[in-house]
Amino acid sequence: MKRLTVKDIARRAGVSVTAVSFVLNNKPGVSEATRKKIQKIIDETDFKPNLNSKKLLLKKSFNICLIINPYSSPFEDLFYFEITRGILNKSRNYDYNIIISRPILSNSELPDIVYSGDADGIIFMQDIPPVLIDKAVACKLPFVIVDSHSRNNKVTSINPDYVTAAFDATNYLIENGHTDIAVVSSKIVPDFYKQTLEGFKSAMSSRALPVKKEYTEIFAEDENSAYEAAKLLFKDPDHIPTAVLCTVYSFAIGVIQYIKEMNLSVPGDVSVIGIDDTLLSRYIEPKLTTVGIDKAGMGSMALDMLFDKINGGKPESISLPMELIVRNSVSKITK
Amino acid sequence: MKRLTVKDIARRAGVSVTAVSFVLNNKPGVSEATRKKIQKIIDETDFKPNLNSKKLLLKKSFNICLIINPYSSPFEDLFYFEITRGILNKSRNYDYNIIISRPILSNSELPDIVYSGDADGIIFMQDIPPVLIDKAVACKLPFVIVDSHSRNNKVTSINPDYVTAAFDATNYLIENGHTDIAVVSSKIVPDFYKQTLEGFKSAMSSRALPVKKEYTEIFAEDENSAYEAAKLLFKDPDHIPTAVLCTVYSFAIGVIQYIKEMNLSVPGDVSVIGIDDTLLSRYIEPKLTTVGIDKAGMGSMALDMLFDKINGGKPESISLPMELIVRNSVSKITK
DNA sequence: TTGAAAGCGCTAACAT
DNA sequence: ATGTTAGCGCTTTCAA
Repeated sequence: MKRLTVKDIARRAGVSVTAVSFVLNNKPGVSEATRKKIQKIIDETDFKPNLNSKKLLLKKSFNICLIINPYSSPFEDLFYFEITRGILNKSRNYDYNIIISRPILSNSELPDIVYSGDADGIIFMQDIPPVLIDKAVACKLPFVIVDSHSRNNKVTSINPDYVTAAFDATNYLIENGHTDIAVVSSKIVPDFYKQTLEGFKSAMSSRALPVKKEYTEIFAEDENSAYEAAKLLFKDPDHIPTAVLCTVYSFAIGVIQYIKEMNLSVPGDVSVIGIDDTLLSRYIEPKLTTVGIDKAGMGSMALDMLFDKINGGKPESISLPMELIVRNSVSKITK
Repeated sequence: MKRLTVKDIARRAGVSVTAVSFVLNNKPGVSEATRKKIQKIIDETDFKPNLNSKKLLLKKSFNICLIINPYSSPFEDLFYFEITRGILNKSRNYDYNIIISRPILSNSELPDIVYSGDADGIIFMQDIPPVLIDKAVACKLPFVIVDSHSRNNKVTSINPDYVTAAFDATNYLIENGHTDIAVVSSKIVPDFYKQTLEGFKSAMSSRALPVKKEYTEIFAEDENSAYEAAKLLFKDPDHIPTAVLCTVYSFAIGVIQYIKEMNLSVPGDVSVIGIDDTLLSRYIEPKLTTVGIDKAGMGSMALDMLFDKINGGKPESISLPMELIVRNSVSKITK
């Protein structure tokens, strides 16, 4: 049995294809009687028009492409996982498919899908090299960058306020009596490093606390390297910080694990605070105190902003506040 | 600047569109000289043919649709999350997009995408109602069911061996001296309930151990309801099981949490073993001993089987073994 | 080896 | 209000 086409429906209803098309797309131009007649045939035959022909004619793919790098894959990092969940949920509001690209590795080429007319818009996860932004601009595809770190009014982006986040986290530590605070941070995205360090330093200096260089140059890329970094940080048992600020949630997990393996207690002996929050933060022991953001909301917002741009809206770069989530990994020092 | 078409390339190269098409698709029928000439233009202009026209002509969408229900959403349940990761990774081998459908709720209708010619194949996650299988068969779309529970040689499916999994889990408990074993299980998928219970019972009876009814009729749907179920199970402090078999990893998490809140220790006072393994199992405290399966491998396999079916292969229903993963939630009883 | 032309199924401009 | 038809950009058949 061949698939039905508008022609078949038109023939069966004894009308023209135009009429059928109008009915399918709820457009005026057909009498109520014909509309009913056509609708009846459509219902009876359970006819669904072929999307590809529509796509070809309208030069639209009804696809949105999620472009990720290995660090921002929703299937590797739970932070982006939750953003993607928000995007996917929101996509019900639009008749578009969300296509998750294979992670880009080259840093100089966008995936083929954007060139072959198979995407109407792009959502970039995390910062991407300027070269790629230029390419996206060049092929005239609307895009938005979610979890971007550099505000730039020429592109549409959503930027969590990591400066304030680091400030708030540090401040919370200080309020709890901590002054010896180490920072485990990431240099993968330079702007992110700059922002979190800025927040940390300004919180410290607002209380006239010194910033020790050996406590601000500890770097990690993921849970494992954070664990290794903790080894170095806690090398000398007579000289350990009372608190650690981890600029990524997974760093906190690695650091906590190492502290526990040293038979020290979190937060009894050392307090740990994170930036970013994922479902893991609630499952580890102790539950992680951190500064979080509504990730699903960010994803949802990204899609709205993208469609605004698709519909001719101006680029806008917005900053989103993060909020302190107090759980059990920080304790008060009284001395 | 308008997008280039094969016509443009043909004109620039001074050849026919046929020749261009042959070059694009690496087909014979053009002389080496013309091929070179055309390739040069293609490279210079960075030409990528429009996919939609190809799709329309070939009646292929180059899309694979992942059909999920609310319980099997990769963005809600980490078990399916890891399967999806495997599917996505494997999809690099094929030039197809993976489209995650909105979760189906109706149980009587497949998503529009399968009817509008926008998918060449379907991967169903978890069991689906027979009505939907019939619909999928009716629209002649190849499909595979991953994490299916009912083997059926007329459809292609991947079935983890939950009977043996439950048997092995129970057996491990028994080997560690446990005889008073409660089961927290799920009735959402009836076959799954039947299989896990069968495995449990046969392990018990193979050691001539009695199966208590009040220990096999404890049901949950997720972490929270498992937590609630644990409340009931541990109501009478003088009469608690020494071990709990949780047929879903998330049940184990809820049960462990409740036990800990009662100030009992896992596994000191009560041992807990799970079926299924996700990344959470390694982050909770104690780390969960469970029976796991290579989920990404299952996803990867599903895609291969789907393409086999797309290419005319016969349906095949395969069973996959699960393996005991010993971590820290079960202790030996010596009395 | 090369090129002309048909046609995939739809929408919309245009004619009636 | 209704029908006719061009055409989206490609692949492939057929003829030269």
